[in-house]
Amino acid sequence: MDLSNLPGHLIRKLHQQSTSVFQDRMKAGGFDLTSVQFAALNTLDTNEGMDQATVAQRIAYDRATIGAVIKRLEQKGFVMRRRDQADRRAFKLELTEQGKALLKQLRPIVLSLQADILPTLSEIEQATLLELMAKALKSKAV
Amino acid sequence: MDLSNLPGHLIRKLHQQSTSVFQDRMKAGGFDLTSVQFAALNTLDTNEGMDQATVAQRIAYDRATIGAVIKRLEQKGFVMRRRDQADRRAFKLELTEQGKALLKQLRPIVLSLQADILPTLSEIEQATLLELMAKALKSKAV
DNA sequence: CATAATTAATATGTATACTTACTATTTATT
DNA sequence: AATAAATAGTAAGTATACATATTAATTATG
Repeated sequence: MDLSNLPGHLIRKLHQQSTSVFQDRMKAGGFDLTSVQFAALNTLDTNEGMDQATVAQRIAYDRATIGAVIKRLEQKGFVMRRRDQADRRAFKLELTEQGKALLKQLRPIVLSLQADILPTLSEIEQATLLELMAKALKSKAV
Repeated sequence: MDLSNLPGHLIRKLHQQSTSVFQDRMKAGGFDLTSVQFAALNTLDTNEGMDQATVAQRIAYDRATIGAVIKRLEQKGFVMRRRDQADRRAFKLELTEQGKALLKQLRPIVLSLQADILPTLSEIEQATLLELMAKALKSKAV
């Protein structure tokens, strides 16, 4: 049984290629940030005061993972956590000035590296792939 | 900046969906095995006496990760490790009878769950997606 | 043949990724 | 208002996933 042509295997390898390109480009730019950390930062930028659970839901992760990610972003000085006075279970998250400045630098890099994730595909092929992936992610009708 | 339509994000979510389907199906069948563990087992079945580094290379993982995976498969009683007498740094890996029996049970399940990874795509769309993913994985020409 | 370079596996450390359980708090229900 | 249900975050545990370094053994090279 050859797994190499099955969806599961191809998807995993593509994911591997994707994160590898991301890490390489970050490193090349002198930044030390994972794709998850970037996604969290980016979500917070347009949504000041969002809590961790909402960030997790927005970028499709579980609460525990995002809790750890936010913790590291706080340690790096990119995010601030304040207890929500209206709901004292939650934190209101904010980017620090440093976090905002970082994001401004990262965005063009992240946009430009997307093409390198699929370097062997033509523009049309890339568009088709993205379209099919988006469709594949839609939940199956009951 | 909306990440949700970028390749990196779509690929990650698809990977998430893929592993989730795999885990659900395994659990439903009463099995306790990850997709990585299955991939390792499957590689060993057709290649008795392979060593860890070769398994890692075949399924595109690093040696450290596969070392841990094999260790767990050994603890579960599915794999045996024997020192290679010709190269005493390496282990020769073999499936146990239990491992072979397990694989025989798992294969039809793994084959059938592949379709559920992409449930909203037509046959043609699935084929196109697989083709494009395979092409995207080919290394870029220098 | 001695030494350098390479290689298999492990060790260590970091970062996801998810499950289950727990605490604290809030909201819904009686 | 008392209680039940739900929710935010953390803790603990398991399993990838990979980089770097180390050890032991093998192969290549001068």
